[in-house]
Amino acid sequence: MLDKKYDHFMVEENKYDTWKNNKYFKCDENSNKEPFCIVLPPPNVTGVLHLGHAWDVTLQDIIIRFKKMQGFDTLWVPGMDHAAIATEAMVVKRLKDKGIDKYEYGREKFLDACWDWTKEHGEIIRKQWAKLGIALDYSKERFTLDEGLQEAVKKVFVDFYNEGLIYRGEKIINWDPAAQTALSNEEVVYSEEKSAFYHLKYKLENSEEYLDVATTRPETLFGDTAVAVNENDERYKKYVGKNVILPIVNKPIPVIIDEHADMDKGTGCVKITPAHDPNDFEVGNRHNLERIIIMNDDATMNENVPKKYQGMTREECREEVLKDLEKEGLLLEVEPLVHEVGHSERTGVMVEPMVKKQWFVKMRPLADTVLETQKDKGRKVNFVPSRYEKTMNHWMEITYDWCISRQLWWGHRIPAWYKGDEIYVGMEAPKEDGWIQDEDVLDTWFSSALWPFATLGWPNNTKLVEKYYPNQCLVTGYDIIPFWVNRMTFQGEKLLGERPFKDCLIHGLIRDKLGRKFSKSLGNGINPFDMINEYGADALRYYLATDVSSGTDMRFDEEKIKSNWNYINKIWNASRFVLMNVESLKEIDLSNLKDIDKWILSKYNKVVKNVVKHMDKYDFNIVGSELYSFVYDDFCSNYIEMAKFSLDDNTTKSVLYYVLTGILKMLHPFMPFVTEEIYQMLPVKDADSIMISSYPNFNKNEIYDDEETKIDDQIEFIKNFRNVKTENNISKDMKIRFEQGENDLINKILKLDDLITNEVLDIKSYVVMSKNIKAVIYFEKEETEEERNLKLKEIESLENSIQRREKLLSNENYVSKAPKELVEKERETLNQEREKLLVLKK
RNA sequence: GGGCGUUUAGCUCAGUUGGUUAGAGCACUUGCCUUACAAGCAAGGGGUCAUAGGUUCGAGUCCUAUAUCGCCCACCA
Repeated sequence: MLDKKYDHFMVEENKYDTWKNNKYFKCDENSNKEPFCIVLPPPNVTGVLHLGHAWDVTLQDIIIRFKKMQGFDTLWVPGMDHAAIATEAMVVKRLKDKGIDKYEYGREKFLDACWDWTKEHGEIIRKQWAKLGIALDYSKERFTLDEGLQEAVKKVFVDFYNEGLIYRGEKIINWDPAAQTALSNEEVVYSEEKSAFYHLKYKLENSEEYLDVATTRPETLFGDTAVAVNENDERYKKYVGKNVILPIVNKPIPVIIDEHADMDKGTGCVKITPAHDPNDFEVGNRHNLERIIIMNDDATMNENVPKKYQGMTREECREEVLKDLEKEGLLLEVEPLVHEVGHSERTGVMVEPMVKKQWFVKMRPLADTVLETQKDKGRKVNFVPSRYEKTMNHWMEITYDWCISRQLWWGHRIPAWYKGDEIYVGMEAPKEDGWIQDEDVLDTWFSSALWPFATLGWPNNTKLVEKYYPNQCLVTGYDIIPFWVNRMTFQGEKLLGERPFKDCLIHGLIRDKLGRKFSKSLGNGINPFDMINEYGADALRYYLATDVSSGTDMRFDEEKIKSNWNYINKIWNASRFVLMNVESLKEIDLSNLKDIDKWILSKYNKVVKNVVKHMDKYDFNIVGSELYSFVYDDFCSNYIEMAKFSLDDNTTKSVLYYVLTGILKMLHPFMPFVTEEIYQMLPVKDADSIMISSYPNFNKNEIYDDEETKIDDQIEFIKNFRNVKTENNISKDMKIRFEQGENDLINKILKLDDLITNEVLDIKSYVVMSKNIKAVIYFEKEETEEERNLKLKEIESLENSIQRREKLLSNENYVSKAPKELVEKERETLNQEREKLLVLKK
């Protein structure tokens, strides 16, 4: 017997271990069952899981559990990401707190510290997965830096290198002066900053004339090697080919023509700093300009600037340069300006564009393949919702070469060795002496891009790859599309000739109650495990899965989790009622169905049909509300209440059991713990665990439209009766006379048996009716003004409604074009309303 | 500058391919300790679906503008 109250602590205790120990999470790789594979987006080992993770994994768990119950061979591959730059930053800090410097510590010891960190946090994350109840196949767990991934990464690097898809080159890259590493474009976030447009006076050589050069970064003037103007700019035509004098350093630099100079922007002349600006870098290439790097790796000024400025930070240098320019009368104007400035996603410091020798992936051919396959319905990644397809396609259209080398230690070390000017790229170090391996590691996303197949054993063991690739589905947030989804897609296409996953389910971000992002600085973080303690994982999961439609952001609302707890408590108690009554049930007997049994079975089967349909479309919020109203309204409020009058009937018991079991199964993917708890109490079960039981199927033989309509009508009558009674303050001292449709069930539910009369009484009366049932309530009490007005109001609205309907039905266009059923329904309603009006007026 | 999305009840959100009187939870009002559940039950109030046009017999839903808030992308000096 279940307790009176749902206790999530008790319910969720030990279940996860039982499932795991019984190997329910494991895939069935040798079976002939149709495969259904999802790879978990590996969380960073930097920390603990947050609400966003909880959301992400809940969605996946729902899919996996649903598919498993439907008979698929499900595989959900867990794993974690070494998160090169993020983890390295954490470990550096941890060592620093102990007074240890990374470089003094040395590469090997540092990596050991990283592995320690990984083990520690990996353990925390696994415990959190267990709390959430997610059905991961731990026998397949991987790490983005484990041996297998290292093999895969090396192979891809070497093959791409040999094919010319990976190259080493001196290009301008985004430099993070805090982490002191190169970044990819995706790792740069732009934010608005108040700054200024400084107009500088670049005097022409041997002349009193000057050019007004506007810049936002005066401190980079030391790296200027030209001033560019547009070919069509009449203002400056005469200066082209002459020199201007670079302020402060007093060095002549040429005035050149370049398309980059926009006549309408600024003053039309732009200073060219090829080593510190991506555009200027291109200009420099076109005109063979010298690249003068003026900063050290920490973004302090280096030896290429006048002594006075050496060692200053970028910011200090700017101040100083401006002061000096002003002194010399070379600062013409300071125009306030708000513009977007790039910052490192990880460290938050301003990114410095710098010319550096780095490794790159040539993107064009890889991206083009994706654009090609995305045109083919049968071969493309199907995004849900579909609008996110554009996010990927657009990225593929505009992407340029991916800088993959990072000046870090924690990560996949680049398999390239140098000896003087020679480069060797290979799986193993060259045998001869004198080769030195590249110090750098790869962008962490380089390895995670291989996740959907490298986790399955690619490139060595291909048995699992054959069965589970492409994956059926991938679930992630829209913010990860550029970093990860896109890269998995081009790598999958390139390396295996096929999309990595058929569907890509996208969810949004979780925000706080006020719509703000969760952040440490705001201190508005919510720990999902606090929520689990408070309300249970089932309530949290149900909330996360059903609160918003896919692809949209969610505002966190604890009240909703609380109300989901109440919902679960309702399910708990409904189950309690059923279990109290079906204990003795040995055989399910659905042969002597009464009307109400047919009614609930019919409703139930329609729900099953809808639920399956929407589960397949990942429309979990629709499934949620479908089940919610079925459980609450149809099953609890109506069927159970009606069943109470025939509880000794074996058929009633059977139906109670049958429908409850189906409800539990459909709810199981959403709330695995409580449904398992109740399932285990059932007198008859089709499996040892609800997890491996079979999902309900739609049965068209259990659709009883006539009985359904009939009982629906009775329910409507009951509702109307209660309404009239409360609205009119009718006490128990009343009589009721049925004019049509008197019904035993109605009498019992409304407790009418002693009140029914056949007489027409000469006291105050009120009419209650539904489609096929009509009754008059008689009661003694003076009619108040208020009640009379109420009645008049009702008559009025009824008349309006009749008028509206009459108009509608006299519209020939409507009658001829609208579906016949609809028109028929309108006619029926109209008749009913007319009849009701008649009685009311009496 | 380009693209995408939001706008529906006091709050948070649903609303499939257009179908007539727009839903849920919470909050609110009223009445109930009815033996599955008072963290409950029953009944109810509350929305001219951002605005203006248009298509249609019929628009929250489709089209065109506008406004709003937000997101993404873009090398803009």
